[in-house]
Amino acid sequence: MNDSRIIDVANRAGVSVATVSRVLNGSNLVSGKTKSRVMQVIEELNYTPNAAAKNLRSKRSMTIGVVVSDIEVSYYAEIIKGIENMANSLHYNVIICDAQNQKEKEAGYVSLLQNRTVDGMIFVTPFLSNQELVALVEDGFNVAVVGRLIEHSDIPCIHTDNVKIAIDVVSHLIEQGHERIAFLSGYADAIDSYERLEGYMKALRGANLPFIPDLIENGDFNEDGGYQAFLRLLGKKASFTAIFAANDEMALGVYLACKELSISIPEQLAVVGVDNIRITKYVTPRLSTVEQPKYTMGALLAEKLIDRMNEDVYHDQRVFCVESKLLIRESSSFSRKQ
Amino acid sequence: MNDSRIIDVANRAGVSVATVSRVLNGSNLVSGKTKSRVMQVIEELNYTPNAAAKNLRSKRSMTIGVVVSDIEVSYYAEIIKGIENMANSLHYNVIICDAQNQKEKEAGYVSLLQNRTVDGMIFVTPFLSNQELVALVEDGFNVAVVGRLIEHSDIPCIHTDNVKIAIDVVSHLIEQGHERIAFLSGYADAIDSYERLEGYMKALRGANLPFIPDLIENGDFNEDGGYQAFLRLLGKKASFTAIFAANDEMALGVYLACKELSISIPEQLAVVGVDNIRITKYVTPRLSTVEQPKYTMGALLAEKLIDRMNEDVYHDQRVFCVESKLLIRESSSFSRKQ
DNA sequence: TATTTTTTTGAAATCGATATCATTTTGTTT
DNA sequence: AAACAAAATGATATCGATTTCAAAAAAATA
Repeated sequence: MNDSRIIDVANRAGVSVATVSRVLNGSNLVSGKTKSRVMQVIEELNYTPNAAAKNLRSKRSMTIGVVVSDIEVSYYAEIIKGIENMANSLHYNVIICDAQNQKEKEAGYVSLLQNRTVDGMIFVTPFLSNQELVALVEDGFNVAVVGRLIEHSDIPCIHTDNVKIAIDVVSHLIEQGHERIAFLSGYADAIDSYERLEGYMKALRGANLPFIPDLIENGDFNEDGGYQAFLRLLGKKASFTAIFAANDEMALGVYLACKELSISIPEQLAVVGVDNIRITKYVTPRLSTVEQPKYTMGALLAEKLIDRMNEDVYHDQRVFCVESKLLIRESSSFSRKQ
Repeated sequence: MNDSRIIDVANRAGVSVATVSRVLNGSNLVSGKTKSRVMQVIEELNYTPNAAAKNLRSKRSMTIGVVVSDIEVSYYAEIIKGIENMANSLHYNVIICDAQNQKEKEAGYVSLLQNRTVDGMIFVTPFLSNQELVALVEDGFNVAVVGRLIEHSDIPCIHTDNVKIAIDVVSHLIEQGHERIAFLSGYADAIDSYERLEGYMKALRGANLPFIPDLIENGDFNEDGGYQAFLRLLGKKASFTAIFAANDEMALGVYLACKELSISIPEQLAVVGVDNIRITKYVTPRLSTVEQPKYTMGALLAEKLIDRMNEDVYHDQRVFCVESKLLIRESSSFSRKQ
């Protein structure tokens, strides 16, 4: 264990703790001679400063906490890597908290982070409501959010242009000759859901196609939810030849149902998802989807958050919107035009 | 921000900080009356103790650090969930450090954890050598390791019976009528690799089949490494009808190469992997693999580590070996017997 | 009621760092 | 060499909790 303290270093080097502290923190008001002697002693004793003491006194931990709803989802894992690498390069450490899809667990982590005196928090989760986030800010915490836009607040947010995503997907399907396109949405109240719905409707309107409410069904962003929602959609008997799933997981649920019902993709049904999770390249047929710059989103947001933490005044941009890219693969490349 | 301190609570409640501390820590030498008054004030001020101060004084953080080589690998994610839930239920928090497959990054996290005064560390990574782990222990840290066995040490370890895994897989292939079975190993020096090689050889011997050194090739546990190693294997011209990959990622590499070379699985080549990662169920044909009780491994190890941290003397079991289960799916269910 | 025991409480030291302010040392200028 | 400025160092308060030890209050006993 590291049982040497700053005072041990000071004694051994024949200086005061203040001087050692200066050396430790790279102050320039210490002579080169003293500095090298202290550093040598630090080396000899294999001394490392006690973080608790340091945090207590300096009131900062050079750590940011990341709360993620489920690390097992590779989509999130990628974002976290972006956050982590950017934070590290700015000399910050990252603590990852996995809420495991449980709201209570998430709440527990939030209070853990509050107590742990992390200098900032990034939320990559749909559970915490906007109000709760704003409350955290009002409580004095540095908060940032990826994946959604918090209106009427000062919270740095990074999100994708969901309307454009939906327009891209639906336009592509229309181009392939589809006229009745179902939309498998996520949670009805998730911003992703209704923004994509908006894009979906826009694209239909743009192509002079009717909007059929029966072709909309809500899921929960998970595979099983997609499966169930798809079955409900089929139950409605409003026929459709293509389906736009709000994310890849739900699209996988559609795949599963199609397999069981012997519906062939893409001949009988074209499917497009969103997120470009790894599995999409391994399923047959490969799933058309939308690539989001996940890593970049994480990195950019981390940078902005840390910037803000270190400036007293900032007039910087708060909301960031990144571009996504439609990846056309086999699941949607059967043209119905002749 | 939580700016109220213990002394604020004390003043407002008209007691000393010692008393508040007692209430906070559930000491039973405080009267019921005082206790409820203090608790009410805590509530009113929305007070939470400062973790840095607490850690500094009590020299424990009720936190364990988990170093994982790559959170994006769902295999690890599952283990972490096990660790986390067990730790939480024992009132410990978990800090996840993602080494992103970089040894230096891992080293950085190790020193971070050392300073952060986590009470214990769990390593889910192949990078840190046994020596380095032992050094950590000698330095006074509570360390535990998942996925390998550290000999001549007191480190709690949890691992699977790799020999049995290999025997199960190879015996299954032999039963299907295969006589020339290639083994796509991982890093040559990884314990998983040579234990599985041992099982592979044992199974062959048991069936009176010859051991052909040319049928062994090493990869790196990743998809691309599996792809490359498989190509090298093909280059050797020692023919084989089945392949046992040291993990699923490498088996996916084999799938990729087979697709490019129009080798059909399982008719021309049977493939079996290990780990049962999610993708195995989505590829065509579904990949036969070996399920490891990942969640249980994480949970059990966390429990043992925390037990040890809290006991001065322990004569408890140190090494845990969990059972794995072969999952036969389509990639290996084409029988060559007639 | 006086005395002893038990229960509650508080004062103050402590954990190990940082940061302020005073002081000493060194270097410059006249 | 004297006077002053600048650079380097140290003594000490401080962060906010826990913990020890002593003191006070309450309860039990004589």
